[in-house]
Amino acid sequence: MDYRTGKRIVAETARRTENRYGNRPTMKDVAARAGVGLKTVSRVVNGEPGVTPDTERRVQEAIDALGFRRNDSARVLRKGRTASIGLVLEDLADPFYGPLSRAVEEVARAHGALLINGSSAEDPDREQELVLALCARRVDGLVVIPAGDDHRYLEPEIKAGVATVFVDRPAGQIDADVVLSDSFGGARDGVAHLIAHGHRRIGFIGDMPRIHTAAERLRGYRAAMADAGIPVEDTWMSLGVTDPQRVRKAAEDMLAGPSPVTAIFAGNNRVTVTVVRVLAEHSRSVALVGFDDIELADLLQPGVTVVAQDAAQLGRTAAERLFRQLDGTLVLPERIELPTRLITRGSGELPPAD
Amino acid sequence: MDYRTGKRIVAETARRTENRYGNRPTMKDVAARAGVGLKTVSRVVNGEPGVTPDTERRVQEAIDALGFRRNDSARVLRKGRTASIGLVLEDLADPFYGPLSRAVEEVARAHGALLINGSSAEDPDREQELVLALCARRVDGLVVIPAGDDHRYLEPEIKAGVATVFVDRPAGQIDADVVLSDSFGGARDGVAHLIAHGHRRIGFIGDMPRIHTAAERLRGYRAAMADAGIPVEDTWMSLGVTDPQRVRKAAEDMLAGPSPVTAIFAGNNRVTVTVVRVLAEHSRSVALVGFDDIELADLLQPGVTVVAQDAAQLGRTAAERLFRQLDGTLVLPERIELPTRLITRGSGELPPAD
DNA sequence: CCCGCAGCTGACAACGTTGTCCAGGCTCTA
DNA sequence: TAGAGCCTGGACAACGTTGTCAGCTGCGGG
Repeated sequence: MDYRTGKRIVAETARRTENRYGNRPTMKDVAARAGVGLKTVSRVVNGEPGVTPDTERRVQEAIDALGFRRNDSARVLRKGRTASIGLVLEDLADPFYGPLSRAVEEVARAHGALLINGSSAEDPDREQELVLALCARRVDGLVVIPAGDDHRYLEPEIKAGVATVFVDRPAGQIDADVVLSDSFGGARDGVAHLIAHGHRRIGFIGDMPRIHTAAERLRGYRAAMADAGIPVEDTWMSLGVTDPQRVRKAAEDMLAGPSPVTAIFAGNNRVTVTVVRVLAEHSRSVALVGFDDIELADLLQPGVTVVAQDAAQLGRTAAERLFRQLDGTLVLPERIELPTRLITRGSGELPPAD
Repeated sequence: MDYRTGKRIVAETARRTENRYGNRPTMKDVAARAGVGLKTVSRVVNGEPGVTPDTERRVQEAIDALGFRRNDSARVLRKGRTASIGLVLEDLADPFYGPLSRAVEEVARAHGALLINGSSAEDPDREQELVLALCARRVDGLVVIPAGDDHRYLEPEIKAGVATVFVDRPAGQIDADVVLSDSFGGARDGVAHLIAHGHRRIGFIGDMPRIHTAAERLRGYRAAMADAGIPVEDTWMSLGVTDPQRVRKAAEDMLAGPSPVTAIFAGNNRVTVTVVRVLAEHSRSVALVGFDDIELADLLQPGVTVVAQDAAQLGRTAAERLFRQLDGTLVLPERIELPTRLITRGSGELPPAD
């Protein structure tokens, strides 16, 4: 069975149809074996009161003998809540999302919920497909790191009671809870830091501006430059490049042109890593500040100065808000912005080498 | 509702009981609105044949108007398969597991299944709790990175038809599919590499030997030393330390004693990172080979030589085996061992500095 | 003109669980 | 000892969906 089409997958049909759940025992089976009623088994399984120790023992023996395990699918159907939440992010393999995901999981666990997650791979259609699949599973809530910029498709779901919190980027076209890092302020401070160290020709390499964080960081870059009265040249900016090869090319171009940059601001962790590589091969010393912290940044020569955001805190905050929505403690959607932190390690403090 | 106790969480009861699923429309509602039978709606929703275009249009309109979305919980109950698989690992935030998890997800997606995951935090009880919760949800299959060493609790589940594959470490006490990296061979080669570069006093820092990979790597270390006819001194080995502070202490002790080591073999990515930090502060040059690749290892001075394992490949292999179990293509449990790869970058080629 | 057939459609049971409600037996008190 | 009240246990419906099957319509052919 495919969660998208609803069609069965051919190969599995043959083996499985005659063997539903591998013929798992049900409460009925347990009841028959223990010689009690169905509901009595239910009571024992759920630790409800009103069962004599003797009866309970008989039921428990039957449960153990048959290897019975309650079917939570049926339970969910009956009770209405699934005790699970969905997390849709861009890519679990990205070191930024690991801690975020784990933080969400911990909060979910504290509330007795399981976590279902999916990677959108930065594809809006895939995001929607995943989100709707999770809604069809009737997750109690959703934590979404948006790939797309139009989330009206979620309106009926939210209206129907699916708690929803967006993280890292705001929702598009709908009013919903959102937890962000202060990308604008962080980038502005990072670039201002470079300016304070004497740089005027500063390059910016970031992701596609349709991604909110990328746009905000670009805005921060422009704001810092404007504040310092430095006109920005087009050749200093590279937008929408994200794969290593193109980042490399972009960086090399900035360092080569007629007015080469003396410093680079890297818009996210992946860009930073590639730029570090390029600079390591470069003869002239070039300053660097990156958005997002990266592991081992302190051990490089020079250490990499970064604008750090706390991924775990983002996840934790979002998940806590989600459960407060579910509690009914929360009513109005809100936008929460977490501060970033500039960590100086050397690369951002290099003077311009003209 | 708590997936462990089955008890409702008090705070949510009040708000939710009168508002099941937020009163989502059901097929019955759609049928009423479209003026057709229940089953006809089901047919339209599932794209089954035998519906006039006109009827289909009416139903579709009703669906859109009501914002209906099929309840997959009910569907699952009826059909028997959930189109979801569970992944239990140690810690999603660990950079080793991100790519692994993502790889499992991609394979699941290709088979139309969703991924539910949980972190055991290296706690056997928590692993069992998670696994059984997933079984109660009737996941079709499980990919487990074991924390415990006794998995007999899974026997009834496997017998009942839950496909199961263990990754990174073998299952305990039961016969099941397992996909591993060649920890023994990798560690032996890594240590032999150090020996080949003239080292004789080589330290080993690894995790608790009750963790299979840690034990295997230790065995590899001992084998390489034995092959070279080098007797190992107890002070050269540090087992069961994993938090940075204690790794630091262990490394410093090895470098300080009466017969200080001239090289260190680090048993996993986290140990490697800490050892790199210690060595960076150390006056004498000390060689290092680490198990697991780490990002930016090539940019450090010197680059860090590692025994790399392919986390994504581990996940992919395991997931593919899982679905082959589900297809019925697979019958007998097997143990698959993936090779490791020595990547020389400098730190492992340093000569001994006595 | 009637029969058969095909194509649509819907009534109904079933999936495994939980909530409601009632029956029967027990204890305790007046 | 009768009546009230409590404790235990079970019958039954319901959750929302899908599979089965039977009924209905309209059409073509005998």
